[in-house]
Amino acid sequence: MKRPRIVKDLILENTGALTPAERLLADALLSDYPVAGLQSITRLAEAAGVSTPTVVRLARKLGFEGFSEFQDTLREEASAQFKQPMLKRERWPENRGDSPAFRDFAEAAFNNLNRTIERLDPATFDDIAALLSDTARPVYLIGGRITRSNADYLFNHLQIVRPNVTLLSQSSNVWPQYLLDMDERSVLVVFDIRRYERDMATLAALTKERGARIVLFTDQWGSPIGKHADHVVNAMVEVPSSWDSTLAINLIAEALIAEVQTRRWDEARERIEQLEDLFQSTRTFRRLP
Amino acid sequence: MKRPRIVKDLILENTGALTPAERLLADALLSDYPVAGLQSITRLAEAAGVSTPTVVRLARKLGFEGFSEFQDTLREEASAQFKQPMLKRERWPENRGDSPAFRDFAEAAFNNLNRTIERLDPATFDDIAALLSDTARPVYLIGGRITRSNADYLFNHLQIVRPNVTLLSQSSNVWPQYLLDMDERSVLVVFDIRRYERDMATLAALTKERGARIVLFTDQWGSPIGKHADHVVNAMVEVPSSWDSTLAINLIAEALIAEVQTRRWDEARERIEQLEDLFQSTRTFRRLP
DNA sequence: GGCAACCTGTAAAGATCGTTTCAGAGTAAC
DNA sequence: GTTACTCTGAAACGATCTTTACAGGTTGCC
Repeated sequence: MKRPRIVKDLILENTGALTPAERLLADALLSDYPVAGLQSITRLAEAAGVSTPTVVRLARKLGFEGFSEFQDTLREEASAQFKQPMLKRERWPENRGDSPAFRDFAEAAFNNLNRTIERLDPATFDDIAALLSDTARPVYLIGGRITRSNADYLFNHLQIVRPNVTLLSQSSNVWPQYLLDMDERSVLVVFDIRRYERDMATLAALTKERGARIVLFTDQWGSPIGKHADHVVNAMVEVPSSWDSTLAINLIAEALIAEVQTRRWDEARERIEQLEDLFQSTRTFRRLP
Repeated sequence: MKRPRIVKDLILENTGALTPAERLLADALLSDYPVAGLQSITRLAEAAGVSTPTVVRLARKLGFEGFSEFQDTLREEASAQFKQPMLKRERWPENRGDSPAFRDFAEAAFNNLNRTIERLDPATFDDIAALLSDTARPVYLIGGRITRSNADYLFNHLQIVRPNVTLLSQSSNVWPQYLLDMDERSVLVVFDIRRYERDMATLAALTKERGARIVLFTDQWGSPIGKHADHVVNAMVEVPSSWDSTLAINLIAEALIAEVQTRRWDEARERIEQLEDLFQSTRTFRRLP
């Protein structure tokens, strides 16, 4: 397997052509590679026991413009090393006519999902699953202009798995009516990504005052609702588009649905069976494949 | 096994206490951790889109004397990481308390996305994008019981990018009214995954009779509507859950939105700007981060 | 609607850095 | 012993960086 040629190789290949002081420096670099090279030139020189011009000279000898360029290269290498995702996009098949735009979009989406999972605290996921599994707690959901579909998706599935789930209307003027019913047992699930919506922040504040728990799905920067929320899920949303991607939010939502269903399996199965019967009688649906 | 507390944890723990600009910065740091923090403060600030004092302030907020000390800590961490053998840096870090169920779910979801992209013919994607970009063609969208959120999502974005987009109501008894307006220029986008819905099949047949184009988003097995559809996207939907995952459908939908927007960029931008102004006048939204 | 508190960037100061210059030390050849 | 050459670091330089001070802008509260 081919490893990309990195600065380390450059140094090793040129050991023969190095002067004594340069070798001291090369040794210092390799013994704490690549981080040693990411300090200031002064500190690196001191650590290696040489002078700063020696450092510049070595950088030049390796083919760089100066120490700065040498360091930039090192930094890029380090960055690439750290960026190994846990779940990978498979290799793109050769000779596919995919537009580069599509590829970029897919890559970005995979990245977002990875980083979202990475950033998600397992305890947070557990806590949210526990809240949503507790049927003694009525659940209310609300989404914003863009995220209303996400709210709807979670609502749609939660409603099948458990009772007492309500999707709040889009129009804020009817929210007070829902607020009336919320108390410290209630759970409000809010979806709010950038272009954070004032109305929802107000709703969250009022909900909190009534003692309800708040679960927030937001972007990497975080909606101001975070101040009131008990549990926050930060999803990465940036893609090469004018719009944000809510794919990562959906992933977590779907995983939550699966988890909640598992936790209350017996009750859920009964509900689902009843639902099956109801659909059966309406003949609206075709048989399962 | 406990992982030593590192700066990353410090940032994550304090996200709640961060100001908007600081969050931008935190995101930049986390998105290329830890190497992003090893640049000069100027470059880091630029990359994050904030000013240098903001960087200093964040470093202080995290408990460091200043940026330099912050960076030194980061460098030590990076050095320690690199000194560990490669094998130790596992994909799914052992120390994460994720439930195995969550891990399985995530892996299945990634698999679905990979296989969906693999199976998607680039020409199909192109054709659909072309259809949706053509404003001479009115677009109608309809989703099923589960996929209605996906239809809504696509509708929501398409409506911003172009005129003449309609989301059909859930209740089939009003569909005939929409049918009246459909002709050979029209495009019907149908979302139908298993437990394929009879009513939608009927709707698709009737639509086809009127000469309209039909785009179908379905699962790996294929809805019977495929018979009438001009373009079919097969998304993999199986996950370890009683429910199907529509994540792959969403990925393609999002990519389509981006593509359509690119194709009619000039017109789309104008629409978006107008929309911005409209939102500006209602003070419902907060400033962009 | 007005006031206080907070947030954030501009600009300037002072520190550090990267680079260059230059002179001295070392070495090999004759 | 002299000469020519290479190697090396001290010192000085502008450039860049980190930090600080300050002021404009926004938000939240009464």
